[in-house]
Amino acid sequence: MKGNVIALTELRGAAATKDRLLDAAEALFMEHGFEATSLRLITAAAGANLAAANYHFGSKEELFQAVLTRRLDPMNQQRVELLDRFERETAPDAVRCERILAALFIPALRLARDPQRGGTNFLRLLGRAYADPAPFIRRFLSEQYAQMIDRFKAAFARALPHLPKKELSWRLHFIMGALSYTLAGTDALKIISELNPLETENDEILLRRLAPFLLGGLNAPLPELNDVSREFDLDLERRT
Amino acid sequence: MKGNVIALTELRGAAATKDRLLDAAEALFMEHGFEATSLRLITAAAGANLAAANYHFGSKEELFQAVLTRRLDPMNQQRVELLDRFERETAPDAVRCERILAALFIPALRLARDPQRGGTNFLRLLGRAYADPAPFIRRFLSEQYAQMIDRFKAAFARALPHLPKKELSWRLHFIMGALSYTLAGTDALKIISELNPLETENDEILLRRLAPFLLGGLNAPLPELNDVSREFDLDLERRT
DNA sequence: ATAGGATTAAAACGAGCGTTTGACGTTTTG
DNA sequence: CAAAACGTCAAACGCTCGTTTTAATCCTAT
Repeated sequence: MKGNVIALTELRGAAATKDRLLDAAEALFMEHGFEATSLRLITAAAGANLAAANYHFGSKEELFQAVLTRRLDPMNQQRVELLDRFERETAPDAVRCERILAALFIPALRLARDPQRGGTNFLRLLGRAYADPAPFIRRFLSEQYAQMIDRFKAAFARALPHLPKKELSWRLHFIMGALSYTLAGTDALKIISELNPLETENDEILLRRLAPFLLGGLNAPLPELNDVSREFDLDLERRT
Repeated sequence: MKGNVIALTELRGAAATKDRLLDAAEALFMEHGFEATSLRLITAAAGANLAAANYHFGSKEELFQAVLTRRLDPMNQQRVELLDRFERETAPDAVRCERILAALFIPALRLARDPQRGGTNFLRLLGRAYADPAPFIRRFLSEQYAQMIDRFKAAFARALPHLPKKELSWRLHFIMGALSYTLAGTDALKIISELNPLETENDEILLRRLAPFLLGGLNAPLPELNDVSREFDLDLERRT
């Protein structure tokens, strides 16, 4: 009973402008970044009053975190759930790398496919947030991702038992780099190259291109760290 | 003769503060990003007057571009020169992927090794600039990288003749993503994981870890784009 | 019907921003 | 040695920012 009343009130009124603020903020933060996006721009785009942003969220930083949390929380939860199911299905064997990567990608794909829930915009925003220097963003992201990453790192460790822990950590780092960079879609190089016409390629095809690439990287032979790799030092010496 | 006079005057006077401004700007832009770094902060750190920045560089944007150009121009030129030499040495055969990657990495490594010339700081700044949404940054980077990337793309195309052009473009995109993300060192995930103690790992070892990973990705089998890859769709359907 | 909390609206706050100006030494030049 | 150019400096301009305040308005619950 009371639940219905609240639900109704939320549709027009309180939560309506709150959601409009989140939507507008999501789009604008993506386009201009955190610093360069003003609350005045956001509230105007949302058709709300300037004070509404601070009223509903307390501060600009909290608004930004709310924008991220709204999509990130469910997505990361889905990732872990998916990995859990894979592990249940293949137990007691280790889940193969392909499937671990799939558990990482599918929830992102699902989000990209759903324009109602932010769609591609949010993934771009997320990719951008990864590279933002603001301390509160860094802190927030690390908190949000901590448990998920640890779960996946453990899964990869079982799938690649020969790989040293340190090396695995780095390769996971590379994976997240390529993933966020790709999802962010900020590649300045893309603009000029003949890659341009494929702007229309959707994120699904994109992730399917990325998956084999990362898989190849994961299974790559170990680097020779003590012994100098020939390709490198040779040329550092006999430089012109 | 005249060259000496200029060199002397540059040490104390005009170019002295100009260089101090560039150094201070480089460090501060890296730490806080473009938007969040004020000219007042930069000029104060450089021990110069506020107006000096606009006097020497015209605007904040031009100062930023000057910071990038100072290191980026020579680095990219070295990359192309190195690739040229490799091609001369192995002609008429195609240069192997390992060496093409080396031509890409070595100049970055050289820069990271030279603390006098910006060292790691600049690479971090560069990685951060890659993800910056500001249009003038994007335009600037694409102009700076255009020819270099095209040269390397052609080299990779010769080394990997079986790879479709489109696929190669994307894999190059992934490579630049992992590279810039790694050099930027902004990984929020690193903060909490047990990866932490290796903060001390220098960029050289880091790039040597990255190289085999990317090589594995480059040589990965082609993705199945028409035919749905089993791992993916299976789970999109039977979602809970 | 109405009291009271929730939400909006409009205005103002102080601070910080990039940029410009004009005066003042200093150096270079003819 | 005068003149022109260069570099530095303090001050100010106009603007936008995030946030706060004050009052008016709407909605729900008694």
